[in-house]
Amino acid sequence: MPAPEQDIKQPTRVSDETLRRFLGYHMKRAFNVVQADLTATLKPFDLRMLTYTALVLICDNPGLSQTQLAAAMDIERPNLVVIIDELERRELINRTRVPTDRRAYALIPTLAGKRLCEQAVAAVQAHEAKLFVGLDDDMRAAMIETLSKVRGT
Amino acid sequence: MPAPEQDIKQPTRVSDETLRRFLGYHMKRAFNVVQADLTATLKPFDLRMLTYTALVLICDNPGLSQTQLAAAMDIERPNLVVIIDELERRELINRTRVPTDRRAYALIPTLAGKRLCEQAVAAVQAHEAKLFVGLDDDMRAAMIETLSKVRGT
DNA sequence: CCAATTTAGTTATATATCATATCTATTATG
DNA sequence: CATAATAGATATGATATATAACTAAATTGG
Repeated sequence: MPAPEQDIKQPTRVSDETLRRFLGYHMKRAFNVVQADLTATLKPFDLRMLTYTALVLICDNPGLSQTQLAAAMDIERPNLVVIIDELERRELINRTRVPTDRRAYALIPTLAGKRLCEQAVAAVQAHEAKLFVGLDDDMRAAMIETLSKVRGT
Repeated sequence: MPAPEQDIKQPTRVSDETLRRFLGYHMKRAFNVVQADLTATLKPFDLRMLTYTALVLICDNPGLSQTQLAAAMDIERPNLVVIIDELERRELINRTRVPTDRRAYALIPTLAGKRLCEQAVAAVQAHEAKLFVGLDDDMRAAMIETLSKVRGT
């Protein structure tokens, strides 16, 4: 007679007690919520998080190169190419050859790009105001400081 | 004569001033750092974040079903299948048929699975201790509370 | 009781993300 | 001037994530 399968019963409630001890777990779960809402916020503009981020950085830093942008976004250069391709195809930015270095492109927002960027930033501001409505200014400031510290580590 | 390309010069430093106003941006950047270090931490165990998470949850909740686990991890059931396949192939867990519901599997950790889980959790604890060395207990607790609030929103 | 529906898991598929190697054109260096 | 380094692009592979549709089993409602 085989040994009994020692009480196979599904737990009523799944416990994440071990994972909860980790700050990274809480960061991941919270960021998932933020990103889901951000994705929905950017959808009307036909932007994703990466294309939005690239567009904002190009508008804030007109003339920067793809290498500079990839470094700022902390992604690999090959992965930036398709993002820039998309923004250029939609005529939100231009690749302009740099006279002093004909290998590099200066990324310049078009008027349409600047307008879309402004609208998207405003929408993201509203998204954050809604999402973080429970956070007072102190919590928010403390959070940013703590996250910056982690990022800097 | 074409209009001059109005001072195309690459910025010396790329500014992220607009993005910095957003909490989500700081969350993403900080989590990138955490995840990169976590990935390196789990590498010696041949675990990724998802396989690690699944293994820990199975050890904490032996007997749970794939549907329960997918819900707990907030991923789609089809995407869980390959994760469970991998853990089972490595004999870290077993799929055991539930007598009372022969559609479902009860996920049970093996002895090797429990051991690997313990070691991995200890390594992740060390990883967090190192990564968050600049955070005192108050900051850490405040952070978890804030993140939980965001997640709950 | 049995037909219809629902559920658990799987398969197939498509898209997005992210890393590495390699290629070209161009620039910088010894 | 030959060599090395850099900017961008291409190709490729691994991972992550979402949806539709399938099989087998359980539940339901007439």
